Amino acid sequence: MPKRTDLSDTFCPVGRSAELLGDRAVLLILRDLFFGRRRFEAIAANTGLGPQLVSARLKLMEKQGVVERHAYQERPPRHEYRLTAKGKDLFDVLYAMRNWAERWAYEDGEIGGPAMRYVHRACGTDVGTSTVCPGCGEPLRYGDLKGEPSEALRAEQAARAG
Amino acid sequence: MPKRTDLSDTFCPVGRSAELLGDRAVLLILRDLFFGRRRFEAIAANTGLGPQLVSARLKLMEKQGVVERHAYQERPPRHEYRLTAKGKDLFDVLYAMRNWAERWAYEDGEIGGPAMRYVHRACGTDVGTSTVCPGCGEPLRYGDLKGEPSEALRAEQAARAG
DNA sequence: CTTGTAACTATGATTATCATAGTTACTATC
DNA sequence: GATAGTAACTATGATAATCATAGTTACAAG
Repeated sequence: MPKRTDLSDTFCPVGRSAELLGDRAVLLILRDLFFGRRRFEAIAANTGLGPQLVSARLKLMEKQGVVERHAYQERPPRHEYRLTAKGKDLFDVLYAMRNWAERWAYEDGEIGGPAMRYVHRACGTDVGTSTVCPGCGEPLRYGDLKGEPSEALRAEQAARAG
Repeated sequence: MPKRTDLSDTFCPVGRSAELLGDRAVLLILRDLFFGRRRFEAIAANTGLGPQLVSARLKLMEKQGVVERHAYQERPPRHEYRLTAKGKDLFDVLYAMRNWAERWAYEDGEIGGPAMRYVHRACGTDVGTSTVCPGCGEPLRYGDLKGEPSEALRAEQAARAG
């Protein structure tokens, strides 16, 4: 593409978010980070993105302050990527995307239930696709939920990791 | 780009959303639609996107069922684009993006307050960057909020429209 | 009959993306 | 100590998406 118009200086908050989030690769990498995948190769394998793209996006995300690169061993040098507080705060966006897809992006009976089930840790309620726990009424935040992938999703991820 | 891997058949809900939402142009067009901009030229002008991009994305969004093209007059033929129920249900995603940006994407004192203030219509409370009304505790949905752009944002939009 | 407007489509240059292969810096095994 | 293996990348070339600019269609108004 030609240099697309830079949105990082617009006063519109959606525009500023779109500068980072309006990118498939960034969203997929964020998803994996939220799922606890922290290593470069694991992210590349699960997302299906090429290593240069993963590399470029992780650098961008590091520059934006949503991830930080952390050496977890010295010899040989190995790194992992962790979400910062700014990164973890993107949970609402990813969770809203998940909720929308669960409601609209599957054919009836395609899986026979949600692709991913989430349970509120605090009270044990299945939260469905709510932003507020239907059991106890608490707003849902990062770390509050325990996810259980459907059989279909689990099989797909296993195939990619192989 | 070469044909990027299609995510519409993945079982991961974030992946399916990312197929549509992982695109700057789509996000900007959605933002404008949520703000009530329904005409092609108005969207193109405000987003700063070229007409071919706006055209291509609106066609895609129509195909995905998030907008519908509606003739508002016959002679001369004029159309507008409206969010469908599936499209309106993306409100949570856009609102989460806005909240994140308000918290993280501005320098201290860059505007001197939020770029966009939202008030809960039902109770009149300024919702800040919450997903649940801090006044009455209700979850916030599409149509529940009344937005007031900051002076900076209003000036920027006026400049683009001119 | 020229100007204006809405809603686009066409063209060409630029640049991001993907697939594939290669690199670096080690450890482990034979 | 030479070969194989692994993590985390970088390099290269083909392809395709994007932007800027200009042009088109269908009509109304002056």
